[in-house]
Amino acid sequence: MAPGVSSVFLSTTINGVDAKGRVSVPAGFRAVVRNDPEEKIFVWPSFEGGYLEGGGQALLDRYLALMEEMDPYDDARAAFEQTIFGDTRGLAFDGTGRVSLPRDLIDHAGLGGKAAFVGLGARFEIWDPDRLAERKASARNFARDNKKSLRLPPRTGGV
Amino acid sequence: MAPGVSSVFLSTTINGVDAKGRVSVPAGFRAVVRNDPEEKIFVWPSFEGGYLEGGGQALLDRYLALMEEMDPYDDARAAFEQTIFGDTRGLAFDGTGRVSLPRDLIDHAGLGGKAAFVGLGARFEIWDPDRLAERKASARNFARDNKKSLRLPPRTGGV
DNA sequence: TGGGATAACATGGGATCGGATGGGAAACAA
DNA sequence: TTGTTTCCCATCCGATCCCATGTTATCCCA
Repeated sequence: MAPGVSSVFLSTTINGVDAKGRVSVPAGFRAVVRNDPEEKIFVWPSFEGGYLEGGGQALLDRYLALMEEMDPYDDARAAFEQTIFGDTRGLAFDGTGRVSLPRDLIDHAGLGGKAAFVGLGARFEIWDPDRLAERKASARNFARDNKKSLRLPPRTGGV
Repeated sequence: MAPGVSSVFLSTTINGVDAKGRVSVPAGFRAVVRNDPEEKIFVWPSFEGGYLEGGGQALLDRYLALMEEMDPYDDARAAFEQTIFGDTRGLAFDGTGRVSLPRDLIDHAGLGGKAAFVGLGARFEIWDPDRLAERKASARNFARDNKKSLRLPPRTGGV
């Protein structure tokens, strides 16, 4: 496979979360981590809001490398380690490509029956569909209010 | 070793400490040290606060190498050696994956019935759940206020 | 180009396995 | 002995595995 063709998380998919907390990971997302040493995704609660962040082994390694570069007794390092690694779960797929989300992650994201997987390249986010719609709306407004600074070409339908 | 191939401690797990001082080490943590020459974890009281720090053979080796690099007559070296290695215990698992924590370690961490194992990549910490909650809150705030210093390239190398 | 066959994906429920925990017996130290 | 630690067994509960079903996308051929 050509490098970079399906090696990134793309597009948004909404799947159901059942009573056991199980949710199908979009097939395209599974393909991204298919050849990882451990075929699983790593997920943690965002410290910026009520949603989850995740990625594959590659993303985790990048965070680990980032931490190694910081001073061992830097307060920032300790805070990030605690906040990110301390709450990160490695989730393996069952035979049909599902993972089961721990209850605390479901609660943090406010997931009620549905989960939206949002591909963002090297990583992805998991949202409650309603919350995602809100964020999208405000992001759109922000973009409109700031389009001059964003240098958007006129008349594109875009994103 | 490649950075972070499964061999990292992740996420937070709270297990019970019984009257004998026994506590189940989270299965995921046991898996990390499964192939160590000695299948045990090494734990010592943190000199930064009322909690414990620990890791596997790999972590211990790294600290040893670090010490070797320091000047033999450096006061700091002596202090670190004394503080870390002097109080480090190697704890072996019983048949069901438990270790029994010595009384002085329990006291240092203020453990009362419960112990929170916090995975931080190459190492882990053991906290009393109440103390952990306090620190987690402040770490989270710190992380949010300083996220800019966590330089995260938004994309993978290739693409 | 329409339509049926086929495969891939998503989902639901029951069975099974492994991890966490409690208690007691045996080995050990003081 | 007496108190302490280690080992072993029994149980509980949640996570994982497996099989069955529904649904959608894709392919192939008339």
